[in-house]
Amino acid sequence: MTVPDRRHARRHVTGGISEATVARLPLYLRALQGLPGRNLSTVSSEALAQAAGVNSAKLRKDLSQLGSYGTRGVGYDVEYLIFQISRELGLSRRRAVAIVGMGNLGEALANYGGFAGRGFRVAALLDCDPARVGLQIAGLPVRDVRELPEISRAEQVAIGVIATPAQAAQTVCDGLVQAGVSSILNFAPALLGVPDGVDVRKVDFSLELQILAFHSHRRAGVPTIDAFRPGPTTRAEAVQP
Amino acid sequence: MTVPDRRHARRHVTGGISEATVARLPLYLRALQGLPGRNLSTVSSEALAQAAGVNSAKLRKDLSQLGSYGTRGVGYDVEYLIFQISRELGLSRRRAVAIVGMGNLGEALANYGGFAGRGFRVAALLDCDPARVGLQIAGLPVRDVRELPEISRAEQVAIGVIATPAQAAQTVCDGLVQAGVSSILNFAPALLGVPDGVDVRKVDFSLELQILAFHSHRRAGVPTIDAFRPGPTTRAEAVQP
DNA sequence: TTGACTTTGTGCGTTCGTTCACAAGCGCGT
DNA sequence: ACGCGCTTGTGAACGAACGCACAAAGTCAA
Repeated sequence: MTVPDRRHARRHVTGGISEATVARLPLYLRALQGLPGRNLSTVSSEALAQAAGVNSAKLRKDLSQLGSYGTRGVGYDVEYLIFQISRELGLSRRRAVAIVGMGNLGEALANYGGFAGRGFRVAALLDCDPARVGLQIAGLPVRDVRELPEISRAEQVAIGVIATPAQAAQTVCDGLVQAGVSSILNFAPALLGVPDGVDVRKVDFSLELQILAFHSHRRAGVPTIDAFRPGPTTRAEAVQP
Repeated sequence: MTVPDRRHARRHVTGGISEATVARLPLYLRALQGLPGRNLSTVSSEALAQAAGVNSAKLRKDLSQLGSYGTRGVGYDVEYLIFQISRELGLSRRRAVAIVGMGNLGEALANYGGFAGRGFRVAALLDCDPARVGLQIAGLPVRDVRELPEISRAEQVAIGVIATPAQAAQTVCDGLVQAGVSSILNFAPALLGVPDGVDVRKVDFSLELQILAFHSHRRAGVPTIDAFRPGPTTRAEAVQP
């Protein structure tokens, strides 16, 4: 029998706000900030929903989980709603991000301008390769990953980004957790095991590509070829859990 | 009233396989390929589920949607299962990928080795900036985005990757669709409108970071400050949809 | 051949999320 | 002051997805 998945037990409802809603709040925030008529002070749920690409009833239900911040007959006050969502997401305080793994991806992330504008600050770049340690990337020095504990303490690192190859991911993850980081964004194609209280989110390009491939394949028509079937197998050679 | 979201109407069930299942198949595939004892020929659902980080009943249900490829009392033949999942995902044929936008991210994606190993081939790199057009990145020349139609036809581009700034995303997307690309992976923080039959998936770092920030914020304790509330607003100044 | 053991495939109850539809509430014009 | 029109907030119905638990089906040993 399977042990209940403790790692995701927290994920369903967090502080009265459902996880599905939390995942959409940043979307609404972005839609609000990019609203065409920013000189206008209110938006209807309908207009905002369209800008965010969701159903308006869903939007209203999501926002109602934060409180009654709308006015019937008028809509939502744009500035106030931005403030409330930002507050709910904890974006009022700027969070320090450490990026581990300075390969192509790590470098791109370090240079990516989107962090600063959205409540995050790239505080440290780390790598284990001596050839890369000491380089300057995006105005920051690349430091040895073994310095993580000190850096984490000094910079108050809140979020760790793993941009290493898959083999190194778990080790780096353990190091981050050890250093007190409890939010991890994982770009490596690996399953991370973490203790309770640590939050991991995964971003995986090739996974998304494969899902796209499936749909593309389906649209093109399924060949439904059925090649070989394996012969009988003894139980002895099976993989043990 | 909201128009039903046509763009995602197809997303629930595709060819008898639920979308949730499709999203996990690449995960299983990766778990199978990275299985510790690859010399052994079969896995139990329990062992594979653990390797993929999911419930074993869910795994079995997912696999049963592809057909009865397991043997009771023994498990699943590893090679055969890899073959079947790959076939279902349409990975038997290698798909050409075009990357548009050769900034930091586009360059990182071009250099990323994960594509080749997983059934994808980076066929073309595109940009609209004359300063970048002509450069060699990852052994490929950067070409002008206006050449997209010819390139798409010549290389049989199946998947377009958008790695441009948000403002350019919709234009690039339209160009891709125009050129016959019907699978798009969007890295830009923008909502893309596409006609029916075109599949868009989104990858968004800062969105994930903000979700992490929420949980981190929640763990730290919610301040629950309530600052200003907006004064009454006339209806005339509201944003029109 | 039989019986014990293992593992798949799935029926079923539950939980979660989405959408519809409408009552309640608010501003505006008269 | 009052009714009209607009928009929010939510009750309720529906549908999807998850996970348990178990029967069906296979292996292995004797």
